Amino acid sequence: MGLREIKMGRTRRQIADHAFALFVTQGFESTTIEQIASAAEVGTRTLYRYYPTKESLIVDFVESSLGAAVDELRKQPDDTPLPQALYTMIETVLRVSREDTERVLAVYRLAEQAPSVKARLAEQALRWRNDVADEVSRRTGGGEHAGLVAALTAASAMNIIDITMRTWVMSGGLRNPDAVAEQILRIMHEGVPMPTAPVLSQSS
Amino acid sequence: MGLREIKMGRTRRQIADHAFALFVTQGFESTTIEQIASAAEVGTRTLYRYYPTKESLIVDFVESSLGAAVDELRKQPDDTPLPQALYTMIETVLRVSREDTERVLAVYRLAEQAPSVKARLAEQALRWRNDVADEVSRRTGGGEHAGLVAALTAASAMNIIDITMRTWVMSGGLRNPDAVAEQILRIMHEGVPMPTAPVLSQSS
DNA sequence: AGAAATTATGGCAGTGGGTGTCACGATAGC
DNA sequence: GCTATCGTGACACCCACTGCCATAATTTCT
Repeated sequence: MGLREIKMGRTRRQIADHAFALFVTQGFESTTIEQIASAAEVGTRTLYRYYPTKESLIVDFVESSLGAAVDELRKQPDDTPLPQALYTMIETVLRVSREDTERVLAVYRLAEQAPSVKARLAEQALRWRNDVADEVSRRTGGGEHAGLVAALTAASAMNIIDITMRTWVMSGGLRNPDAVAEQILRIMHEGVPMPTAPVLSQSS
Repeated sequence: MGLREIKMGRTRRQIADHAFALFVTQGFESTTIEQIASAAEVGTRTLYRYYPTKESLIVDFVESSLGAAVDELRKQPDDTPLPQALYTMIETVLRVSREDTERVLAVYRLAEQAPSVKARLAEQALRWRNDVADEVSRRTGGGEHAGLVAALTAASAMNIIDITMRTWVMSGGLRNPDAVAEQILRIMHEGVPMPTAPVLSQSS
């Protein structure tokens, strides 16, 4: 199609790649935007047009590669049982992590050394959770307390992903993420200790 | 009980109060550190010694007032049933919100208009969740997959708090947080749709 | 109580992330 | 090819944040 789009796409990837390389070798905070810009052979002003903040150089990668998981959820036929649809989403995340191990691990390591990155990633996770909640809500329709149920369901799914990834990353990418996720599912189905209100423990 | 400590405490509160007032009236991003400093009658350099980042002016408030909830959890006798101990923690959060409604609502509103604040708050929530997981782990001791169970338990508790607060805030502080929390607990105990691996649905 | 050691303060200069503006040059549409 | 459009990058600028240092307040020691 447009030559313009192609070039812009190239530039965008150039910037992200050089940024990642510099971040990994020098650390996030001690790498300046100017360094990245000159490494990618663009002006700093141009760089900011592609990535509005320094953190977005990292966060956007997660956004694009893991955001695909939500799309996957949305793409499931409406009559797919919710649990299965959610599991498909989880599988998508795990697949991406398997295919792009280096980067995913790098992201976690960078987050560990740069508070602002960690913060942005955390916020992104919340946004993502809300998207999932909306989709769950759309699928289940509006029953009583539909909003709360959807929110809880989405939160559970996100917990699985989050804990799986964390466990996987802490093992340095050695443990099999699928096995971890399955383990977690098993635990959840067996029942996890949950907070109980005194008033509830009586009535039930 | 040095005079020094007293004065510093006063200064600290002065700064936070003026910062909050300015944030609420002018918005977070359009309020400069200099404005806050001169309003609190301190040098900007001094302000930075009390609050290392602009966001911390807000986040520290949440940290101190809601961090008390984790302390509350830690303070529970070791033989307290875990679900009950966790519920006590939740109650503490709700109590603080009830006592300091204005500020809590202001924090949420500020987070809505300032991405960096939202991000820092999200990260803080994650740190907090890890603290809870550690405490849960300490209480339950190390069984099989103890880490995963603790992580899931802590995450569940955090979900309850998070969703309760969100629902409460979205109602403008009108709905009774305790009632919301109870509703959520009821839903959780009745069972929430959870992701299921195909392999699991067969074996169990 | 007074001198000496300690420590909070705030000013100044400087780094770096991020934005508005604008002239230039490349692409797209005719 | 000619013109409208749009990406580019340079410049000036704002502001969050830091290192450094002289000063002033507090604490401690005698």
